[in-house]
Amino acid sequence: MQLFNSLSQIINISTELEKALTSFISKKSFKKNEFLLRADEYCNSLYFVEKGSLRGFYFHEEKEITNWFALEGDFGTSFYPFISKTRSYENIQALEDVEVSVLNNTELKKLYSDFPETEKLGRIILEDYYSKLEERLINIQFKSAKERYSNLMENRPQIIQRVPLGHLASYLGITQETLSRIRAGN
Amino acid sequence: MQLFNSLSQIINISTELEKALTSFISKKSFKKNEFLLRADEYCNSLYFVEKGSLRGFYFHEEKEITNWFALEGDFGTSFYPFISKTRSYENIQALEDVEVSVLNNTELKKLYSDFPETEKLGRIILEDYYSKLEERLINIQFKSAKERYSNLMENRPQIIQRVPLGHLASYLGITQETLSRIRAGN
DNA sequence: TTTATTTTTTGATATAGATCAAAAACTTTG
DNA sequence: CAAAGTTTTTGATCTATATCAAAAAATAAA
Repeated sequence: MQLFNSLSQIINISTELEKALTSFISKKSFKKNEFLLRADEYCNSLYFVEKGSLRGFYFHEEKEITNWFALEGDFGTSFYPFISKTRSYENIQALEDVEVSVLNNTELKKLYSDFPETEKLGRIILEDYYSKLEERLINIQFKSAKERYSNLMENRPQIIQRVPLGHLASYLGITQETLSRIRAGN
Repeated sequence: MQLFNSLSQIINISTELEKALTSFISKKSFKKNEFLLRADEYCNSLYFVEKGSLRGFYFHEEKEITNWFALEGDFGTSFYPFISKTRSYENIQALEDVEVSVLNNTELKKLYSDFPETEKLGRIILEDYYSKLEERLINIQFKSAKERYSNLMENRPQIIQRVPLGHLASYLGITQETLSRIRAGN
């Protein structure tokens, strides 16, 4: 379970904590294009991608807007609803056949209570998610479409290889036509 | 102290809690254009505006970008650094002569410990800040400059009356020239 | 393997906003 | 009150991206 490897880079995992994690965490599989979460449902789960890829997206004026991708080794959830316990505006969808480890927020709370060192996990997830949102805003506001694509090529090339270009374009905040032109070097 | 009025709409304030708050909270005044925080400092304080106005801003490629304004009754801080205890990239500046109530994060932690009901305060601040960041992203990405100005006119007209137009333009993500054209109806 | 559907690319055109410059209006300083 | 400095507005021009349409390429279904 790759999740343990990731966690042990964040916090020290005692034997007791490992037992608790093992009992709390479940494994789930989804087929390509299946939904893990649909908008308007409550988002109670934090997903860790063991294999495959996910995206979070919502509709804006009848267009699909992709907010995030998660590949192997990444956490994914509809973050704000997860924290605030409100209905999600986002959908979460498998882009490929996917295996995820799942932790729900009741169990996460219990982990925080029983193992205070796991609060660091929560804080790191919060900070990571928050800084990604800020980065997204900065990219949309200050970088050209071409720059955004170049940055993604440098930082997360696997996404470009594994994700349909329509989803990629919506994540970058541009149309498919514009993305094609950038890729063609025009 | 208007802060108590605001707080008592969020949580029930016991006598003990009121005493603790009174001893923790300090009052500060700043002159117009004075800085409450400069970039690269640690941001340990949560400000509540009793009178006047504040803005949070940072520099991007030698331009000032305003992130937020706070008027009477609003909280203001450089949020992410406040939570993550890292150096701030933002400055906080008084736009007018200002009086603020100040709570620092050590005291806030103590409040959370001694009065668990105050965790709700922290959660509400977090949610408020987060949803404002998402709203900002949505505005920048999907709304025209004119729509952004119109929304602000409807939702927070006092800002337009009290804030220099240069700061307003940078908050809206447009140039001063464009803001002038919108205001002129061209 | 062929046909149908979907995804991606290319062509042509329109536009919101940036940029640069200068003028006008307002505020600060002496 | 006048001069200097700053803020705001207006004019002219340019450009990145959207939009609409159609063609090409790739994938899915029969």
